Amino acid sequence: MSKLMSIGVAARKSGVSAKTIRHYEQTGLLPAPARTDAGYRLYSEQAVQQLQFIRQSRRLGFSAAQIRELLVLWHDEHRASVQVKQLVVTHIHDVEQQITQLQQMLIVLHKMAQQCAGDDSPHCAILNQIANNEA
Amino acid sequence: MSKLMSIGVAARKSGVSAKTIRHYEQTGLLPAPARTDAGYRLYSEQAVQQLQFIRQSRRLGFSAAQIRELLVLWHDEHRASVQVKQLVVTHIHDVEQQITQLQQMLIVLHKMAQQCAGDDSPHCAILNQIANNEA
DNA sequence: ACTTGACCTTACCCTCAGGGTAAGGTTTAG
DNA sequence: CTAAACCTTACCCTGAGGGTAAGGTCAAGT
Repeated sequence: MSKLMSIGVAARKSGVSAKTIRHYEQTGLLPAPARTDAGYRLYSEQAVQQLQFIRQSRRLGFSAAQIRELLVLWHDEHRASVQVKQLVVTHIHDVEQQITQLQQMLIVLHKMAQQCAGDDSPHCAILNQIANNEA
Repeated sequence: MSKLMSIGVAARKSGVSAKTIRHYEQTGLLPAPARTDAGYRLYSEQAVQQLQFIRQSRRLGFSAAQIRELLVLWHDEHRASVQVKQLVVTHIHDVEQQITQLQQMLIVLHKMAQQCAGDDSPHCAILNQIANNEA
């Protein structure tokens, strides 16, 4: 006796916009739901939970491809938790690399800002350093 | 007597791919160059320097829109260095925020990974936490 | 003179994770 | 009966380019 709901209600319950729900359906993150005679999508509570799962995964920075893998494992009774963990560890590594890159940018940006007077004179150490490819 | 060069040579000298040079021309980061009778683009040394400027700016994480502003200031004899510095300071702030977001992701990801046995059992703390929207 | 290979041109579609809008059908409340 | 709120598909947009196709040009070697 699962209650079915329209895409708008599923959107409110899951925190995922209706537009994005349709997008997930098209890209295979969410199975195509039942429809009313008029063609309206009808979602189950289960579908809403999957949407919440996807949303939380997105918040954690997983890509759609990674989420597809996570969903397969989530639905697989015979998964090994090491498979899940490996996915997460890989993602952690990716995020750490992104952070490192941004931090390296920051170092240079801070140095440049420090050397710029920041007054109304046209002389600017920042522009000179960018132009001369320094740092 | 400025020597002019083809897009391939300009690409090698600037470190920016020919494809990307054309893209920069289309999006207004680089002025349209002279052409040979056959329609081949001809770049000056100055254009190569502007490409290097753009490349270095991209490395520092500036967006195309920000680079457009930097280029205007670079070419403006009457700029005030505070204008440049303000751009950089704003960008520094953006990058710091990105780092903070990634670090917050990392905290959760590390916690989750820690609580997952990572063996061949199907029980997985990671999947449970994502599904229950914890953290 | 001819051919081969390297180079150049424009034009089109692809990425990623959706957002915006249009044009039109459905349903519910007054 | 109508107006609001909801739903549908289809199309274009984002940023910063990459990939590929189909075709024109140029220089070197034969």
